[in-house]
This record gives sequence, C-alpha cells and structure tokens, in this order.
Amino acid sequence: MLLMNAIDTLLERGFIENRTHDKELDDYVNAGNVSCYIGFDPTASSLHVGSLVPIMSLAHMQRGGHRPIALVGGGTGLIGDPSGKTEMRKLITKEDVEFNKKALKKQLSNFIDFNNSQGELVDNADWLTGLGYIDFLRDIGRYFSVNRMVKAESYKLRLESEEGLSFIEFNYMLLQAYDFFKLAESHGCLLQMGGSDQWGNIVAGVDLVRRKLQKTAFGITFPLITTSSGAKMGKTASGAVWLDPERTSPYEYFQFWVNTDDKDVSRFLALFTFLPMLEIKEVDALEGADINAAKSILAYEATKICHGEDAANNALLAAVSNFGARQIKGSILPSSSLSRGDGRVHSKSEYEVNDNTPSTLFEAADLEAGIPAFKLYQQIGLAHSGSEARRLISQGGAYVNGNRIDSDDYMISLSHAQNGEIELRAGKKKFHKIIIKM
RNA sequence: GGUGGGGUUCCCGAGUGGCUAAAGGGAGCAGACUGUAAAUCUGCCGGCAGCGCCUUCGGAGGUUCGAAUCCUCCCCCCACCA
Repeated sequence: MLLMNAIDTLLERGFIENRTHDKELDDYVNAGNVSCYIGFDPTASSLHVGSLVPIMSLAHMQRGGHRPIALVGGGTGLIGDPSGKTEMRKLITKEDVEFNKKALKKQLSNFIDFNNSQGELVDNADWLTGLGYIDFLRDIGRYFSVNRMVKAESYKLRLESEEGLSFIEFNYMLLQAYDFFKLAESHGCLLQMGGSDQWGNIVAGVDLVRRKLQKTAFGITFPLITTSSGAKMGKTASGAVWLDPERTSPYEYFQFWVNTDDKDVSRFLALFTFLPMLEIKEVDALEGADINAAKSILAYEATKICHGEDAANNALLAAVSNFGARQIKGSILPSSSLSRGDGRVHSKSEYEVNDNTPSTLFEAADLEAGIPAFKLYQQIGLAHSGSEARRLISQGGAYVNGNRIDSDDYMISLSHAQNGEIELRAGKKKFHKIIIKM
C-alpha cells in the first residue's frame, strides 16, 4: 500500500502545531522506519481522553511504517513536570508510580502494537533512578544555561505565579532532555513529540542530542485540543473521561463522544478515528440532525479503538435502547465498520444480553416494601445526596420507566419492574437500570 | 530569623459581631426550546426519610445572649528584609 508521509498524515489530520526543521524532518521520516517517542506521566493510574492526541499520533506513525516508542515516566514521574502548570503537583510515591506504570502500559497496548519490535515501551526509571548527582551535573548539567531556562515559556507561568517554582521541578527539563539523549543513543530515536506545553522540554532535548551526539534531532508538538466553546477537551461534570473501562465505562465513553458539539465533529473525527480524510471532509457539509449520524460514528469508532469492537457495539445498542435509533445513511463515512442496517436493534434478546447501560443489582426482597424515589436515586448514584435527588425530582428531572416522578417520596417498588428491570432516568441523558435478582 | 499581608462553600471572590447557609461571577444541575448540538430564557446550586433541625468560613481553644467576623496559641501560603 502506498502511504503518505506520516508527517503529512499528521499535518492533514490536525495533529501538528509546531515542529523543528521542517525540511530535514521530512527527509528523516521519508527515510522510513524511524523511531519516535512520546513520554507519558504515570501520575494517575489511567490515561484519559486528554492523552488521546499523543496516543493517536503514535498509532499513526506506526501505521505509516515507523516505530513508536512510548516512554512511561517512571523516573520523571517522581519529579513532576511544571510545564505550563500554575501549581505544583503533589509528589507521588514510588509505589504509586510503579502501580500506575503498569496500568498505563496496558492501556497503551490497546492503541499501539508493541509486539515484534513494531513499537516499544520503555521506562525512564531504568536510566534515571541510578544517576549520580555529581556525574549528572558534570555530564549533562553543564550544557544547560540557567539564563535560557529562566526565559523558557514552560516555566513562565510558574515564575510569575505567587507559588513559585521549586528546584526539583526546575530540573525536570534536564531530565526530559536526558531521556531524549538516551533514546537517541540507544534506539536511534531522533524524534520526540508531545503536547504544546512540552516545546521547551523537547527543544532542550534536541539541543542536548546535538551537543552530545552531534546529531540533528527533531521535535513536534500537538495543539491543545479545546472544544469549540473554548474549554479543554475531555472534562465533564463528573471529571475526566478515562480510558480505563473501570473508571469510564465503554457506554459512558461512547456517550461522551456522541455529545460532541456540532462544530467539533469533523475535527474530532480526524484526530480520534482512523477514517479517511476524504470522507471526514464531507461531514462538514451535513446539516441539522444529519450531523448526529456523524457523531454516532465518531463515538462508535473512538470506542472501538479504545475498548474493542464488541464494547463499541454494545455501547451503540445501549444508546439506541435509551435514546432511540438513528438513521445512519450509508453515504456518511462509509469506511466505518458501524453496522447501519435500519438503525434498529434487531432482536430483543440481543439487546438484553448486550445492553451496558449503567445498572445496579437489587434483591427482590429489598424492593418489596418500596423505596422512596429520592433515596433510590441517591443509592444508585444518579444523585450525590438525598438533597440533590429531591431537587432533581422537584424540578421535574426524574423519570421511572419514562414517566416523570412528581413527588420526592414517590415509592418505587417491585410493581415497577418490567421484564425484571426498572429504568430510572435523571435529566435527559443519564440512565440507570435496576435489575432485580429473583 | 525579622516585618507586613493572607487562608471563605467546586473555583474566583465579597463579607469584618446578630438581617449570613454566607453578595457577585464562573462551573455544574434541572426545565423550556431542539437534533442526545449550540445559543437563549427560567429555576436550582451544604447536609438530613425536609418546611424544621444539623454542620460549614485553615486548626484548636476562649470572650459574648450571639462569631466567618473579637482574643490566644498553632499550621500553611505570599511579599519585603536578613
């Protein structure tokens, strides 16, 4: 298959905000089978959609015939990157870093193939934790000008802030530059990519590689992805949207993408799916409700990439059962493997088996006497407190089996069960099922 | 180490003895309108098996009929000085 230059692919899909040496970078990548790396901070036990841009860019590089290296910052995670941050991160323990590292590796494997040296996972703890302070200062530290570092944009926020910048964080740039140097030396990796806040760190590495190895290294940064309303992408009311299915279920993940703003759909399709750009460009021409079909496909594809095809299908089924079927024309994004059919769930049993709407199991006996609606909403997590549940109900936002609840002491009992389930809804979009154990 | 300024409900930020569950804004939630969109309008936005009680203003004590507001001690942050 004839492929575009991987850099052009990234450019076309909106991944690239800035890069070093345009021409030489192209030449480097055109030579084929090059290595590139991105660092991931093990500060949490799961990645979230905010990390998807870097992850997808590695995946694109791999599809373009190159060798992506995902670096998990087991060493730098102990320091904390101050780049672009207004506040100092809490230092996390070595145990946490160790735990998170494993979780991250697992998640990254869903997106990138690390088998057969098509890609590689490395941990900078392997070379950072054993560093001797004096040696490091002599070998690496001498190449860094404090005058320059102080002027770096990545430190600016913190240097101007009241909180200031601690010495440990100030060193972060050296460590990341050292990572780049190590990978250049051991893996011949001369391209580092990262978020736009990483520019300073990346450039520092490019400089270090040049000085230590007399080689030209390259850097690419990604734009910060915001929604059309200006907010950082990936935040919802309940916090981050995680890639870990235990934290954000595939159904919620799917819903997150379905709820994409009209104006963001084509941009997100380009960034977060592998669908061909020619088809994505046509989405911009869609009008009115038709664009919802594109949102379904975006959600389906994104869920499939992260959680697999089965999970994506199940999420779609659940969405159909909760919100009703959407007509998805075959002409919209035809490369998607989403099953269009007539847009309906084909059989009841298929839906019952696969539906993954959030649910809670109840013993029949516990529902026998009935539970006040507001209490039940709190119990199953559709409201954070009893008061909140009462508010929800009094404002007309609570429904049992599709019927609005009009009083907060309304009793919900076995008599509401339909096929062994009770469907509860909060507002327009949050569904929860009570499944009765007989 | 010294001096001065601060720590208020998710965030920003008013409040300097009772009218304060605490202004205003943001975020969020619900309703209406829609297309599971945006914008807009309206309401809500500490807790409690709710119309009355309980807990909140860095922490612990104290003064007072009554404290976020006054006093004491402690913790943390910031600025300037050393």
